Amino acid sequence: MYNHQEIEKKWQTHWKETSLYLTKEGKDRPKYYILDMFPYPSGAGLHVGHPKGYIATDILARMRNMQGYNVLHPMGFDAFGLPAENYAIKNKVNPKISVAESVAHFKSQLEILGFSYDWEREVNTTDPNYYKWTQWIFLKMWEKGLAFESSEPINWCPSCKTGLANEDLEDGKCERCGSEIEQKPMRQWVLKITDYADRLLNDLDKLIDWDDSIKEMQRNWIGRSEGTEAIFKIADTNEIVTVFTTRIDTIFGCTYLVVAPEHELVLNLKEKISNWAEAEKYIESLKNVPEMERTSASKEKTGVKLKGIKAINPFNNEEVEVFIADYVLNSYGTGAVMAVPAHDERDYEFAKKYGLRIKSVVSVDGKIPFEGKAAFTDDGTLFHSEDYDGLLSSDARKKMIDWLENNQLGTRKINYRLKDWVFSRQRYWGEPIPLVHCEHCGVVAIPETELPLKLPDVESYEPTGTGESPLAAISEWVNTKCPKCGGAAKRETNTMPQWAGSCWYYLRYIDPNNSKALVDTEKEKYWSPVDFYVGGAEHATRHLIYARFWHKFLFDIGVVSHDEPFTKLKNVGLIMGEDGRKMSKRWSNVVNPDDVVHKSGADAMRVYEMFMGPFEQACSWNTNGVIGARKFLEKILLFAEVNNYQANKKSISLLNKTIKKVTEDIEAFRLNTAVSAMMILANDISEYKIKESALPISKTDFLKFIQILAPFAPHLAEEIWEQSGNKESIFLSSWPEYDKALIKDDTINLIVQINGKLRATLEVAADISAEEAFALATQQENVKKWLENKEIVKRIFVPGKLLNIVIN
RNA sequence: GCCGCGAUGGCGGAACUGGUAGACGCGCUGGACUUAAAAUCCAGUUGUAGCGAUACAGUGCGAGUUCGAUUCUCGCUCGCGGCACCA
Repeated sequence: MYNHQEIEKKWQTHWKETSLYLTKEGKDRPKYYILDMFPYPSGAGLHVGHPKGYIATDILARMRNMQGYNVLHPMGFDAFGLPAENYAIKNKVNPKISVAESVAHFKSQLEILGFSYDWEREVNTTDPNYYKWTQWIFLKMWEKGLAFESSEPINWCPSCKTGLANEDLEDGKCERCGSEIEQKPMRQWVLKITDYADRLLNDLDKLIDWDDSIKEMQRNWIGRSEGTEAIFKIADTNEIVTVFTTRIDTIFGCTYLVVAPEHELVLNLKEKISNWAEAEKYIESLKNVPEMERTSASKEKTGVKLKGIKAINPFNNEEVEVFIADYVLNSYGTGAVMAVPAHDERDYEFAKKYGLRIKSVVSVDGKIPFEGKAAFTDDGTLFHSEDYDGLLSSDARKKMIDWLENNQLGTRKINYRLKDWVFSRQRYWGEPIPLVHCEHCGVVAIPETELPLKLPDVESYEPTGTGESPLAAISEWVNTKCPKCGGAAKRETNTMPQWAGSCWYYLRYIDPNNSKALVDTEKEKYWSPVDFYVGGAEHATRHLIYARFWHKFLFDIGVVSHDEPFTKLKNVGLIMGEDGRKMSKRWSNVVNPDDVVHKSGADAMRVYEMFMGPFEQACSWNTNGVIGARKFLEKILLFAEVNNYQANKKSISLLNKTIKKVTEDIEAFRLNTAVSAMMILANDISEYKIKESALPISKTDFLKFIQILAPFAPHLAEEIWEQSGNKESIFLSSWPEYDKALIKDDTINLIVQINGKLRATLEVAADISAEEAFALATQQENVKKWLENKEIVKRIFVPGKLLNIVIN
């Protein structure tokens, strides 16, 4: 009988004792770096969805190993950040302790699933020896001017009591706790990711082995927009205002200007604005409106005319009115737009509401679509545009930009939706930012030799909510000496966000104990880049953008040898609850892998999770499905007890086809069809076994089957391998090759169609000719019947496949 | 609104570069074994008609291309995901 508990325990112990999974670095083998997104250990532990990706990568890693690669397949823990810290606060334990417990729990859960990780390379982002280098990278960025202090208003979560980056929001709410986000001006550290926007976008084209969905999400997130900046003078002043537009061709239709209420121009013109009181009141009223609400497209636009202010259109010198309005954002483009109500929906809506002039300048076939009803926003032919009349929009744009540039009144401009990365958190549980503030020298870096700057122990690690991190309360830590002048200085008390540590962890696995450099150059050159990276889609616009950004920076300063970190990327689809909803305590539909492993075994769970459906697709858990996988394994174990072999050609052929298919499917991550192919083979063997009490393939061939099963069900395969007299682990054996001669069929089922409808199938020699096939087919009763009194118009013969007879 | 992805039995899903639709698994029905149940094994399982051979219909809907369409083209519907007053 299949005693999975005994078998799995036996082999897990054995593998550990023999250090089977230590990374090999033999010179004669090619390398393959296969990586999972490491988890942040929460107190709740794993549910069955988490290991899905790990199982798949484990299968690929095991096959690559058997194929003779040096495989790097590590695992670690991303333990800084809000999830760990909030859990610690809630349960009133020091995060240091709770994180250690969570890590141990996660590890034990992973261990019983039989993964082939090299645990000697384990990485933990909260280890000072690790975050030393996270801090080092930050200092390098600071040196290059990519990290800077800013006091712009940022997203503030009132519940987590910290500032957040744009990437940390979901529908305008805190991604961690769901609280409504406020805008709060505060001093913070920001990383200039926008400097890399164009490279982050353009290089996506190089990543041909990434899922398109992820690339698309990143493109949307970066949000490139090509347009023009044009300068409007403010009449009777020395002020100018620059607007950004993608439709410079419509500038003759500009009937007013809108600037964001926070725009500096507004304060500069304060004296000239005759209704300043009204404007000021409006600006004040917007301050209390959350960003989310203010930028909601469904909300009616509001605004106030700046009386006494006129802007001059650079093309026709026409004077137009200037508004402040909530629908223009100070943080995008120039914070000012030229309003063309005839050709922009937002401007149209605003103009209608406030009774402003609407002037059309683009037509199609001499007509203005939707005139008087809506804005016409497509390209067309220009009119009422002086020298540009009759030009197509696209041509007009080119000519107008040329004119602006020649007259120094504007320029071509690309804007990105991506914002700089707000990099500081007012929380305890993160990497300290290794800078000090000196009264004389300003901001000064801690010397490299003093890294890591360790996170001090603290009595109260709860967030203060004052805009200061809990670190600010430890005066003996805060008060220090300036490394430059030796005078009194204060340490930076903000910490890094949770995404910092995961930006470069894949490099640490390559060289996990290096204390002299981030990574050894030779080792980096050997293992980089990551060949295959697997994780959840929720990281598309967070971790995966940040890591690409840091990697490109490390490339620029010569630390790494490639400008992209991950060659191939696949998304793992979620496993939903049995009820079709997302697994959550709230719905009490969470399935614990420990229970499944205990009841049916790790191997059955591994096989089932791969079999459920396409890897990238979300899928509902089905308890009976695990039982199906288990039955398949039981069947195979029964084969191992048979000592009688009567090799037959059909089964040998099927075995070879299965080896081919499983190999190719693992490579392409079609793991569901790989399992199904093995089930088909097992069914074939089983049928024969029941009839003849023998296996239809030789013992050697049967063991080949066990070898291709091994990555999926490592414990059972290892057990059968040993029982068959092998002394060395199955994972030290070579991956079986299929025999090309044996997968060719002598006979085929020829499909006979009449007018494309199936009328007969004939078992014939695979190399049958068109003539022979036709002769044979027309002898069939069911074919004759259909051909009676009909004229044959055409015969279509696909060798080895089908014959289609076309009749009238 | 824009962009991307998807829709196949009772369910999860399979189908190579256009060539037998429904592999494999779950479930269900009937049978064997059993005092009985569970487990196991055998047979069946897209729908309609027929004892049957077989025929017709059938891959979200409507057209089209083709000897032949789940697959390609055009137009929709619905679902999922991303972005969104981004000028």
